[in-house]
Amino acid sequence: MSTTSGRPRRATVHDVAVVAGVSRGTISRYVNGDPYVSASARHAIEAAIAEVGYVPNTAARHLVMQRTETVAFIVHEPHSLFIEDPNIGGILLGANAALSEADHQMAVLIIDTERDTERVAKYLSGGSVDGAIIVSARAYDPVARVVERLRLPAAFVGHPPGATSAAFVVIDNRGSAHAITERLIGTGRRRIGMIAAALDRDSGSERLAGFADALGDRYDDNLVERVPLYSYSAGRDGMNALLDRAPDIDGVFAASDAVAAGAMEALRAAGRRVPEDVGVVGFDDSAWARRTLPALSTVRQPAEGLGRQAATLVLEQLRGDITPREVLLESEIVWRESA
Amino acid sequence: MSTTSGRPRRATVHDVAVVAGVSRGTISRYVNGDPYVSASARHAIEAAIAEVGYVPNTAARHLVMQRTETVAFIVHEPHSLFIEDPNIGGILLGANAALSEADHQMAVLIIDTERDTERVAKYLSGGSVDGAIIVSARAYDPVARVVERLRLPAAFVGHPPGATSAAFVVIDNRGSAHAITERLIGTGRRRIGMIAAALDRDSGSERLAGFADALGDRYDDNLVERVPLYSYSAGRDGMNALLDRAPDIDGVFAASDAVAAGAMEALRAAGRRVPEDVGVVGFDDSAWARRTLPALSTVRQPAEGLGRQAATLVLEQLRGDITPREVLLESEIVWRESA
DNA sequence: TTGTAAGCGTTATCAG
DNA sequence: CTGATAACGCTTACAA
Repeated sequence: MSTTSGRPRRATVHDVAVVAGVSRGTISRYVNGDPYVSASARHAIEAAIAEVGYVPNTAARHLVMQRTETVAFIVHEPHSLFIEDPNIGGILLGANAALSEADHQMAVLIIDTERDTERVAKYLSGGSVDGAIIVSARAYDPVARVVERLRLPAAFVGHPPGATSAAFVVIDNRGSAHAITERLIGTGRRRIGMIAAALDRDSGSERLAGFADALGDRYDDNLVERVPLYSYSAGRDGMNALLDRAPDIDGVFAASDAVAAGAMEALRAAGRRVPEDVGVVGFDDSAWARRTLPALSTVRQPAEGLGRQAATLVLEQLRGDITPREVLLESEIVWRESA
Repeated sequence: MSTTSGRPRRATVHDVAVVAGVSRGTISRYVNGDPYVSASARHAIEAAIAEVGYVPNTAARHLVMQRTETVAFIVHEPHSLFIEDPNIGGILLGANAALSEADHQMAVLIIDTERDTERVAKYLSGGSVDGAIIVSARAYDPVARVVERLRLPAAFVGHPPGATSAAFVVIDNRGSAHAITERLIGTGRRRIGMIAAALDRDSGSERLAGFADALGDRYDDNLVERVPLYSYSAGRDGMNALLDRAPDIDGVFAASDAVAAGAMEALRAAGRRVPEDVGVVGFDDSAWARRTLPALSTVRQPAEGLGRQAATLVLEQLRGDITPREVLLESEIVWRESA
């Protein structure tokens, strides 16, 4: 008499229990793989579950278990980067794969506005997730602080902000810088310089160290220009400074692809051809690398690996394992036409 | 005496009630913005909440309210597309923005393997979300079916598979095809053809219709080559066929960027210059569009708008509003060098 | 091996 | 305006 549409009521353990003719406790034990369930009960329950279409209610489960089997994936990136940087998609996919294999959910939280920050902080505090993967947190990121206050098992992709004891996964900046500089040397360049950026960050100083490692005795500090940011304009300015100081320069390692793009612009303005007169290499394999003409030889981040590792780190903490605080991932060189 | 570390126990309404000296019911009313809370109670509660650091437990809330204020964002795309297609990131961001404004969470569910399909179906059935946004579902997508069986308020980005009554948001394929063809005409081409693809899909037939609309009397069916797929090779073959039939062709509207890229390859092989001899335009503004040489003039999907609209559609259904079943979004033309 | 019953932390109804 | 108290659907001792 009373059916308008409306959503179908979900079957509960109780319904299954009635149909199967056993108690709710037994249903629960069956569902959770408890070995102490007789074969006969098992059969009855299986049939009943199929009949009523039972699926355990997540909220009830979370409430009583105090666990959600969900890990947050928090991205705090400017809008444009999220869309354009292929790395972020790869990290996401890698993390999803690892979590999925461990039967965990991934809750992607995008922080795009002030309002989002607050909402996410509340979400985390509300116990909706067991752990968190944090991509590119800002210094003094409020979200990172919430994670720390909650003692939420977490792993950062990239260096965590401040002096947390949090686990993190990073690429081997020094080793990769060393490797790409070596390849640049291999092209026969004799006067190789570097536009070093962001030396106040680990990534920046390590890339410079790797450059120096590769050059060894031939390292000439006069061929290193230090700029503040990983930016296009810093690259342009840096290259101009280098060109002033050492007009015979024939190879440049730029600390990032954006810097490299700026440097190439300066070289073009100065009438130097790339790669004929000057070889240029970058770092990151970001969208910049494909936009330059010629396309940039650069260091590709193992994006999926970073995501996978970060997820693994969180899962291990959840399991109570002792986990490394820091994981270094080797990255790959993509050789295109700029050197 | 007893403190090893371990996670701090979360404060509950009960704790707040004790500190504030009122009942749990009153706390709950305050937290949920019920107006029937005296000023004195309010003050006491505010202080108590701050003191004990209370944040409502999400699971308990969900359980009793039978709502989660969470909307799933389901992506079912091949791996590579997820990373490379800038549209998907935009849709995600747009949906997040709309949901965030309505104080809802977005749970991003990526389906990458068989296992994922199952996990996601379970997740949805478990009542973890109030609604779903589905991007690019497959025909007979099991997830789409679960959504339908659950009568979960949903919105598709793109045409929903099968004959569901689900709401969806699409771009105006016909109008956009009309517009870009018109611009191609505007460049002075006299013999304009089309490589029409996927005519068994709405998007395919509508793009052809838009092309015909723009040409009006000048439409010549002999200049239309029909190919099965939106693919590079179909584009190459289609162009070759067109070149055979009408060697004097000087303009081509390809049904997608991939098709356009294939067509350009065929033109190059035939010794025709683009855009000097033949103008080419595509559709989608996918990664292909920037890879061709010269870069492709094409139709850009309003990605963020699609995501925002889809989210809005779901939120409206949640609110019980009567919602449109279909939303058409106008898209934008990106004029580059290929025509 | 199974049933019973006590919570998990909220919200909501209903008297006061 | 406020306090009890009964759900919400599940897991988990504890008894049997």
